[in-house]
Amino acid sequence: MPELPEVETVMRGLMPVMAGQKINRASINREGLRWPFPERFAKRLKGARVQGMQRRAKYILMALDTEETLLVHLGMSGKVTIDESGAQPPAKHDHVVLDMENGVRILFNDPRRFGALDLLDSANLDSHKLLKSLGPEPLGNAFNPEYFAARLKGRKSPVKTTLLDQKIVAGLGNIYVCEALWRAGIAPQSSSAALDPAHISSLVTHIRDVLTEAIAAGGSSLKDYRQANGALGYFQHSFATYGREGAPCPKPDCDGGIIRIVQSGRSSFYCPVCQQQA
DNA sequence: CTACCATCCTGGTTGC
DNA sequence: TGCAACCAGGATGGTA
Repeated sequence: MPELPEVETVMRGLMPVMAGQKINRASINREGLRWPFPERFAKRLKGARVQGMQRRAKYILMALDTEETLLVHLGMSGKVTIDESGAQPPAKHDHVVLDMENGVRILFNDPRRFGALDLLDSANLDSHKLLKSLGPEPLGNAFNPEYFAARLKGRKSPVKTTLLDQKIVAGLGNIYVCEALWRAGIAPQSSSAALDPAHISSLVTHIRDVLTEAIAAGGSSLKDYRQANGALGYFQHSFATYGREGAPCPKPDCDGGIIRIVQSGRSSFYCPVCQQQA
């Protein structure tokens, strides 16, 4: 579920209730998720104060006053719940529970367990295995047409696949790649190397725009995704292609319909009429 | 370096 | 209504 806009939204929800607060108690209800939790996980969290937090790609990084940083990755099915009452009993798949000094309880839930929690050395965040190979942030200045063109050059795989590669640009997932390609009018199976400069700068612009709009909407709620405060995101109502197989293309004056194809085992939704093959 | 594929899991939906 | 098959927002790690 969570791509960059959803992770950003969850982080923004956690910030006001966690920043500046000490972790009074950490309950670890299983050994790990995607990977085992770090050694003495609960002990290292207990008593630590959350100094601040930032998002990198699809990761939330919470800086603690112990020179360690708590990394949170929601994977496919991860959710975070803020319980203001502080007494909500952990439910099924609530694997980690943090009780903050302000009385708020934070519950990390992840049925499929593709998510991850880890503790990193705050002085060497970039050397962590999950962070060291990440490409630039799509909303930052380092992701620009020049950089993107250089990374597309000589790449034989389809542009859809390239955009999902976190080493090229970090934070996009299946949904927002489909949406950005539709906005840019580029077919997902276009060869990466075949994109011309106009395609490339259009794609950069539309990637930025769709992510920015989705963040403003609180992310997209598919299945039961919610913001950390329990509110539903509403960007899913703005999807042009994702999950809309058989529906008319929403582009004005386009008489095409959205179709679904499979690329590298993932669904791609697009309009074969207005999205040109480069 | 690039490309391809299996894999980690649960749960919701679809189809017989 | 039961049950099996299939599908899902991610990303690693192995192999070629």
